[in-house]
Amino acid sequence: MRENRTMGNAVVETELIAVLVAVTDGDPRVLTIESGYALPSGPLEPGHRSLQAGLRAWVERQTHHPIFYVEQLYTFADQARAGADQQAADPQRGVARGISISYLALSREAAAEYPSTSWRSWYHYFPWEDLRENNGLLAGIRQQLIAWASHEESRLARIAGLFGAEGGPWNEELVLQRYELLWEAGLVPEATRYALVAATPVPGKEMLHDHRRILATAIARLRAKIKYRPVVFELLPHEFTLLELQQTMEALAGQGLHKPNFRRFIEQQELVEETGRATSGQAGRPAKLFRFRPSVLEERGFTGSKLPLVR
Amino acid sequence: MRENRTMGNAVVETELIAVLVAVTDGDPRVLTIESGYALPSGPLEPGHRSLQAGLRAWVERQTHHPIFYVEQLYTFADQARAGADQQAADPQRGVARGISISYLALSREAAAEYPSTSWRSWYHYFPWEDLRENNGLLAGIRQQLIAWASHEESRLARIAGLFGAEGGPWNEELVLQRYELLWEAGLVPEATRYALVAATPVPGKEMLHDHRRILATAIARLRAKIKYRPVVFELLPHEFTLLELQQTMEALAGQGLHKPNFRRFIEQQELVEETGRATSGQAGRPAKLFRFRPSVLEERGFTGSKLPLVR
DNA sequence: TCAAAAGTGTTATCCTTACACCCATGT
DNA sequence: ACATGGGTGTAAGGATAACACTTTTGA
Repeated sequence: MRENRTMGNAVVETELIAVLVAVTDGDPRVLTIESGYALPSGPLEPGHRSLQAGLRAWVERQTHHPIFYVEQLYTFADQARAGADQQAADPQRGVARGISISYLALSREAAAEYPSTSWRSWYHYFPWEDLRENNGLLAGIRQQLIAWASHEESRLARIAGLFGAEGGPWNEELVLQRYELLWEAGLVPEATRYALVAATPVPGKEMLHDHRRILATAIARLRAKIKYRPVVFELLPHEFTLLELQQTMEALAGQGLHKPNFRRFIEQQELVEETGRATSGQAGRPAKLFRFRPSVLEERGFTGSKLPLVR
Repeated sequence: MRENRTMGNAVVETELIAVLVAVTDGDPRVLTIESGYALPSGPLEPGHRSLQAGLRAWVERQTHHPIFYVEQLYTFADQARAGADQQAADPQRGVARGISISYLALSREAAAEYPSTSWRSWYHYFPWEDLRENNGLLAGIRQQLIAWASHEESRLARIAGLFGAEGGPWNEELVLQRYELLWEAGLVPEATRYALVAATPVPGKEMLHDHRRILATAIARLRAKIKYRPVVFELLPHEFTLLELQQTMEALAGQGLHKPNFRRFIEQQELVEETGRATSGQAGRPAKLFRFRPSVLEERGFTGSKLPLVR
């Protein structure tokens, strides 16, 4: 393997692409360029000591505030992006011409913005992922999908599994799978080059190339991660109320949470501690302020073992 | 961001690197080259339609049997590999000269091997990760680490959290963190270029460059994944007994599992079904043979919700 | 006084864990 | 007979989910 390294290697450009997330007013937002049409991306430049350092460097240059958390999402070959396995193989297209390495970064919304950049709610791109208030959106999408399925059993099973029944179970982590199903059904405009796009695509803002797909990957990753790692706190101010914490989680999950049980959930994890202070001035009873206990990062491995070990 | 794309882009080589895992006789093995010193890696070549297709292509060319499961692990810049954040910044080294994209692949051990390649137990590289039989290995490592810590509280806390106390809790997923701690403590030979290596490194076979680090990443990922996705079955024959399933899981987790509870664990997940047949000829009562229920792949999203939803 | 939000209690149910025990086969 | 592995029962303890309810503030 290593022996034939010199045989026709691909020498390609490398691009770093960021999904920078903040939650403001119960809205999960991503930093975009080109009026919300694209995710910010920058090339790997000379002087970057590592990939992550390169990403941090130009995100901070751009937003003028530090990002607290960065995590690699996925690496694509340019050509393979956006549903490569579905498209017909075209041997003439040859090797990939570029590599894109995508990242999830967490921060808080910056006050100052460059004219070309803006924060957008991620539910502008994936309105069906927000179940917090029920409009008839999902019912309509289900209808369109069922029409596309045209009684094929396997398609109907996937629709049921991903988009649930009327009041049935909903797995909020399957963001990418749902997007891909809509793509396959020709219900998103991006599918235009490879599939027949329906006359009336599903609501939701289109993005450049596969940027919406990358965003879906980021949402899915974050929705999964908040359950077993204390990453929400990267999105919150130093002090916060339990309701603010809950609303941030709800914003990410796209679902309402049960308040009393949510508080016990947080309490039981021992992730936060009271600061001794409380809010005042707003409607209702003042809320105690909490802070994240940073010590938990060293204390525990944060993994529910789940396997029935011996002794 | 996109505007300055043309300014000094890095044009680099791209290498695909594979951790190909099989479990044989209760031993988790990885495919290696150069007498176990390196992981197989190949360049991204013209004609590869996607990164994953490229990886599959040359792994199958090499091993002559199909790989059933592939998953991307992580992408590194060559320069940033093996503890980049610890090493002193050297601005003269400039841009990364190569990108390595690592993958985890699951298969079963092939009968025929090329002379240069061999399957090795991953516990040759990480003997401290196998808790199935207790030799005094861990106690010795703890001693060496504590000596290195020289009463620094933060170091002692990390040691306790990662390597546990004598009979204390052990999180089998923290493979990478444990390796990195040993690296930082100079107890692995690979650290030689950046840190003082102790006179007596810890047991465990060294590898080329950061290959052992990539292997640690793969083990950690697999240990985490078997708990919530049905990937073990990629490592088993079509039909298997529950003990074989258990022993495969134990091999991966590096820990013994409680038999009666393990069976209920499997049963409760409804992942397998009886084939109606049974083993015979070996010691003890014949065991029923089971097969994986492939339908579960579409049925469920496989994510324990964990969040206290409303309604 | 009322609305709004904070916060507590209680129960049924399920899952996890640990322990004990019986079953079927080969030697 | 007994060793070996297969397989079942059950009870304690903890986590979850759904319910109702009290408390404290601003308007």
